[in-house]
Amino acid sequence: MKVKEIAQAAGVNPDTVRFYTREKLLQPTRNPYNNYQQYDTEDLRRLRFARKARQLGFSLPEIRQILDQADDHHSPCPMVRDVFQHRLAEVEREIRELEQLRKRMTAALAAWQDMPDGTPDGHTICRLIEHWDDPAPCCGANEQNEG
Amino acid sequence: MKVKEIAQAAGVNPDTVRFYTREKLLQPTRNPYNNYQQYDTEDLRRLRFARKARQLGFSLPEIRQILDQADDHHSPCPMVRDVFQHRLAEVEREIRELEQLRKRMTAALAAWQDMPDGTPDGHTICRLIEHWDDPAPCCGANEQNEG
DNA sequence: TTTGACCTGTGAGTTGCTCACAGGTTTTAG
DNA sequence: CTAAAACCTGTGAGCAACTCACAGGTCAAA
Repeated sequence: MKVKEIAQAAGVNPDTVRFYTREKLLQPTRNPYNNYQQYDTEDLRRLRFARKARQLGFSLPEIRQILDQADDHHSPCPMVRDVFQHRLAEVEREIRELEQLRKRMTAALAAWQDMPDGTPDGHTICRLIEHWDDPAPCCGANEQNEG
Repeated sequence: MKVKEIAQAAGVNPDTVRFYTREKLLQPTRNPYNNYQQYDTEDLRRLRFARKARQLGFSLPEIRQILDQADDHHSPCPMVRDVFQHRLAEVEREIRELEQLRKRMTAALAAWQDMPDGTPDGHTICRLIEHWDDPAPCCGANEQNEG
């Protein structure tokens, strides 16, 4: 398969295929006659795997690690499970934060509903946002330049 | 106020202050004696506003727009409300997607629970992920290189 | 044979910071 | 007074995961 073909087969942008190849997630051979990249069905599997894993929130380095382990005939199970659990926790945190956010936003929107558009003293919304109280970072972390 | 001072007052990294200054979100004056940036309380207000707006998901260009409108004594209300509503819809979409994701992940994790770690035939997790069915993109969009 | 679609690699743009660097200034300690 | 530390300045690069642009090579159909 050539770039465009494998890209279509996996439903991704050809540039993504090239990118993954650069990043060593895919290791196609070369057509010696024209120097084109040659992908096989194993590459297609890897590509599809990579895309699904991305949808699950795995990073490219993580995916490469999993793929490499599988190549070495090690079962990537424990590692994947680990990463997976981490990722699940993250997803749940994100959900909680977004829920908070949604609550605040709908509340604000409701407050604005009662106001005319071109309030004479202007700045009304700005004040609303200004006096938005902080989302109270759950662990005290992440405030200031903690990094 | 100097960079570090306003940064501390707003609880952000001094580099963020410099960055916002570069991006014209803040427009400090200069101390003619040493060429240092001089921020006043209005800048602090703007900085705090910007941070809160960021927490709400506004982009820097959006924030700059709001701030500039307020500077021109236009009420940014209608625009903000618009952006805000957009953002709220986005947040809600993100929540829905993450909820989906969470459901899938917990299901997968439960399935894995029943499996030993070093399954002899390896690749088990990979297969699990490989056969993960697509999250069925709600509008048919965003699949392939829809640019 | 010409056109047009594909291929190649590389470099840059995206977002919102954060860090690094090199050099100037101010403060503090001795 | 001087030396060192801590700050300031602007600019350029790095992060993640692509995406796009560019210049030149290759190939299939008309």
